[in-house]
Amino acid sequence: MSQHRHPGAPGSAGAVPALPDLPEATVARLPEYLRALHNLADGGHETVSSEGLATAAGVNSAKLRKDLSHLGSYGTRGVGYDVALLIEQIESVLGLTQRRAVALVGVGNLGHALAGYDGFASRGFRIAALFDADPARVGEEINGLVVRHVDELSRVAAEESIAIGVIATPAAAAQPVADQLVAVGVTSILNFAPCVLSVPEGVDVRKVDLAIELQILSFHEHRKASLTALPATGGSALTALPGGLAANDSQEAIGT
Amino acid sequence: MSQHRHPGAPGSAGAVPALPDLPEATVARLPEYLRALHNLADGGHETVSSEGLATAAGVNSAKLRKDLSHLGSYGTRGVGYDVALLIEQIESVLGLTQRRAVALVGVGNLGHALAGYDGFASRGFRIAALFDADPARVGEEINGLVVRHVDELSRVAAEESIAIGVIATPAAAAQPVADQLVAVGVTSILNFAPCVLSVPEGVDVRKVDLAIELQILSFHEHRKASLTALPATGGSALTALPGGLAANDSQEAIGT
DNA sequence: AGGCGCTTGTGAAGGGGTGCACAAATCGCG
DNA sequence: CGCGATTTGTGCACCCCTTCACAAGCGCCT
Ligand SMILES: NC(=O)c1ccc[n+]([C@@H]2O[C@H](COP(=O)([O-])OP(=O)(O)OC[C@H]3O[C@@H](n4cnc5c(N)ncnc54)[C@H](O)[C@@H]3O)[C@@H](O)[C@H]2O)c1
Ligand SMILES: NC(=O)c1ccc[n+]([C@@H]2O[C@H](COP(=O)([O-])OP(=O)(O)OC[C@H]3O[C@@H](n4cnc5c(N)ncnc54)[C@H](O)[C@@H]3O)[C@@H](O)[C@H]2O)c1
Repeated sequence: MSQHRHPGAPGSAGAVPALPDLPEATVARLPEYLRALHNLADGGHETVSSEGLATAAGVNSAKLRKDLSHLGSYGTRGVGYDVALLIEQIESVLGLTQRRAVALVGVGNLGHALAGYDGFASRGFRIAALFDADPARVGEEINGLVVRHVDELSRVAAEESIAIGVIATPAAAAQPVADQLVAVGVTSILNFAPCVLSVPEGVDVRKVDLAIELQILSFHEHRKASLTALPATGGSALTALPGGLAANDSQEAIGT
Repeated sequence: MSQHRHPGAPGSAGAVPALPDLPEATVARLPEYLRALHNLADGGHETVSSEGLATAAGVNSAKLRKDLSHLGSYGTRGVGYDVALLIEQIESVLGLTQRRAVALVGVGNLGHALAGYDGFASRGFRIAALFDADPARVGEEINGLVVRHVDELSRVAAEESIAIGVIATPAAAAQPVADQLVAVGVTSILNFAPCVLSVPEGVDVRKVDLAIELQILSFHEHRKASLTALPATGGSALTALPGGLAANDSQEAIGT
């Protein structure tokens, strides 16, 4: 299906690293599967069916099977997937076999919470350094890490081989900080500031904007209110659906 | 996302605001446009071209025009869009003309940061109440709001007409909290806990999971590293045997 | 050994989103 | 008053994703 790769040389050749080249949508779901799998493993399950895992991850089972098939997963027909093996596979694909070092820039209100978040550590990452521009903040110790001045970013980034930068500064400072991160070789950035970052090609940016999430919810809230206020013209008023409490579809994450 | 609703009204008839029934992808971008527009307005701009606004919002200009056309927006050919008018339109569509009340449940590490976040207030929302289950936390005052016990949720929700619930509790508590929110009539939930919530139809859930964002970045980081490490088909015939050294992490070889 | 039930993996259909390219509309200016 | 420059709005083709439905594969039981 997904053979877009131009083969460099026809004939035999082969032997290309053959990275799976997964669809973005699949990549975005793999972490969710991984979390569900860890839960299952903790619960003592050794295998799980696509149906079971799909439910735990909040997705459609066909979608899950297709996602897993993309990474050449090893399931057993009639049985399901080996939980431990699948965890290993997904972690490998996501590049979580190595514990990547994360630098957090902006240790303010939000930055403090992030610095103390154990979800970082428990899911494959290591907060390697904290930075802030405020001299009053520099030197402060959080969770065993000392806040350093951003001017030290270059030196520390090299020492710690920072792989991912997290920006938790005010919006006005986000672009300069991003530039500094890029300058020291960071090619992945998670941005909490409500602004668009401009980065060179090859650098990935993901954004988390709380206000946007709320505004999207607001839209649906608004729409729901309008619909109930003005009942749907046609016949079917509130069509009582069977199974009133069915779990809804997957809850969307953020991102593109 | 939840299911579609009945299509728009058949005959015209009603002089209703004509609910646009926007594509989800468009809805997700409108807040970004809104933010960019506010920046432009603060900068003194009165009009803006689709190209200019698209750049500010980090999207393609054709996409932006199509998005705006969906909400029947009023642009002027040869000129552009009236910034103030467009702000008004988008805010109206998103239901931001009223300041929605938000309840935050779980005032821990992250909850504290959220409670103090002014991006809430400045973008159309009002934190109306804080809740926690820990008696030690109840009574604490944050930003002029007193933390209450979750048992009071029912009463307070009615008083403040809570529209949106934000969950910032540990994952184990998220589902019960969601159930409580739904029970008191909340139909929009923003979930920061890393778990899937099951809610009745008609309730919208959006999820923010920091670890997932990092893991997605990790994937791309991993892929980029593999690509640069093994440049595309060097030309010389060193890699002869397929799968010669597949012992390492890369589990390629997805069979067709 | 063979049949049976269960589950995976996937072909194919359908829907939605994206971006190009262009006609239509508007303004400013000669 | 008309013309050209500019910019919107959108038809269309393409691509990705989702979902259904089912054949193939696997283990188990008889
Ligand atoms: N607080 C939240 O819950 C929340 C939620 C979502 C998004 N955000 C966004 O996250 C960002 C941070 O929010 P906050 O509430 O922590 O703000 P804050 O003001 O409390 O913290 C910002 C920190 O960044 C530091 N800083 C400023 N310029 C810097 C620079 N050039 N280099 C390094 N550090 C610099 C400041 O010294 C400060 O410590 C903002 O953009 C905000 O909009 C916050
Ligand atoms: N801290 C972060 O930066 C961060 C980032 C992303 C996601 N998260 C997630 O957000 C959630 C909260 O993280 P945290 O670091 O603030 O944890 P925390 O332990 O500091 O805070 C959790 C709070 O929830 C309260 N709580 C527990 N059960 C409750 C219940 N049933 N009803 C009401 N309140 C209850 C606790 O008393 C506590 O105050 C977690 O699920 C975490 O995984 C945190």
